[in-house]
Amino acid sequence: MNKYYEIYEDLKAKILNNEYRELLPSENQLTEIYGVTRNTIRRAIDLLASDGFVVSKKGKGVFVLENRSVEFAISGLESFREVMIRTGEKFKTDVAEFGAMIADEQLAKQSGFTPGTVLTHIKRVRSLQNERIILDVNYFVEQLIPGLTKEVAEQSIYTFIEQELNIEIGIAKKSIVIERATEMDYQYLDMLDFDLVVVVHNFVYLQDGVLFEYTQSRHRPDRFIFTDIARR
Amino acid sequence: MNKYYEIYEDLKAKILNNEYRELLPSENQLTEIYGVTRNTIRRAIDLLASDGFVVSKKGKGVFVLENRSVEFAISGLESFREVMIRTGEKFKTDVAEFGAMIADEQLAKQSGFTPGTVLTHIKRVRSLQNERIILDVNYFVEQLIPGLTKEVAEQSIYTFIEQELNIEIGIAKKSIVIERATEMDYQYLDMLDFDLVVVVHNFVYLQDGVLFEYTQSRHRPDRFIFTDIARR
DNA sequence: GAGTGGTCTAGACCACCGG
DNA sequence: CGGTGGTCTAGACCACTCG
Repeated sequence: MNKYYEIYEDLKAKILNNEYRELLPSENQLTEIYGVTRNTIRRAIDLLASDGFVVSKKGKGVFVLENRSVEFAISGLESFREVMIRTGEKFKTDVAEFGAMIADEQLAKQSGFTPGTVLTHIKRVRSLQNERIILDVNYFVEQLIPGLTKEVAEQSIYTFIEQELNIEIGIAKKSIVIERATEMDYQYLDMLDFDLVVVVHNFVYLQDGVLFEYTQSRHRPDRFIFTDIARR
Repeated sequence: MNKYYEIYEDLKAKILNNEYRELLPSENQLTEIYGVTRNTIRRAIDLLASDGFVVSKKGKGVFVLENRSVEFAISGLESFREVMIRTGEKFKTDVAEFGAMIADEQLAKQSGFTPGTVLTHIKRVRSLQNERIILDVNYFVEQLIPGLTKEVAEQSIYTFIEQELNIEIGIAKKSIVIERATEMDYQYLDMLDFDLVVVVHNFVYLQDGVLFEYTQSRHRPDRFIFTDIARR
């Protein structure tokens, strides 16, 4: 593994272990401790900072943040759905719909796909403790992600894409908005008395910059959480 | 200004101007174009990547993303409130409450402040086109942010902190959840027929790692949007 | 003035990609 | 194989902080 990543993990462990409290050792001291150059140390510290563990201040040092609450410590930016999928927390997935379709004008406008693109369209219901709380509506470009099956959709599509197809994901753009619940939401989710859903729009790009997935994650409002850490 | 930042802005302009489409020039070519080292070029490209403009692929090059929608292109991570404040878009701010208070057990638990901390407590209503759509509930540590007044709160508290007090902000942790509207929400916001609010919890730290602000931004659901770009 | 983090240079080796 | 981006080194100068 990379040196800077190993150092990052080591520093993170020491911080969580309260070995480093107020201040980290200076970058120069750390170069001696780990036997690497300052650049490598700085990359490790950058990772810590983007995780919200530390903040650097010119002329003073690298400060360890107080009150590192657990939820935030876990990761930089995740929706409830992603946390659940990552931790595999008693999550039940039902594939409600699976098939091919062609992007029409409206979907093209919403997703950014070119009209006429052949898509694999999937609807999946995520349940937690027998409550259906998230509806994932996926659109994958068939040409870019071939071989998708209902069986794959029941497991992890991303494992399939990355492990089986050996395709690497570039970046994902998200937007979060609140929408009135639709017929579809009432049909697939246990909405209780809610009439709104939290919709996370996901636009996912391959490493060569091509949009290959557009997904709506539709959450029941009470089971939604999204966390983030922003650096100045 | 920094070299890497200037190069970042230049490259961004060229991308938006369609001078670079599929691929950027290679990093080695860019070093010659700008007369800097590869490290500096790479820092500029890193910024472009975290803005969601490009994705790098080993052995191939730096790809420009297709479908760069406007909202995303503006910035990495912003809530509606922040966009409005940044653009100054016909935003009216009313200070509904202003005063000192002491953190009790419950607030301490929620915010992370030590119980007994003296706080400046502010409630502000943000209106757009005569609709009251956001309620900001602020708690600032009085000792760290002294001299706050109602007049400051009517303008920009952050301008005051950064310009007048010359204090630098470190990082901010946010979480977004949906809550039932409270009496307070109905009192201060034009809720129409909504009974839920989007609550953005903000924990803001100084550069020395000390928590100095806890704020709830309570949004009417239909006027909330949050965007983000995540790199793999 | 000594120590800190922020920027930048010049150069090296590597893994990956394509012809 | 040559070209690409990813990592890392060794060293320099700067702005900032604090005694």
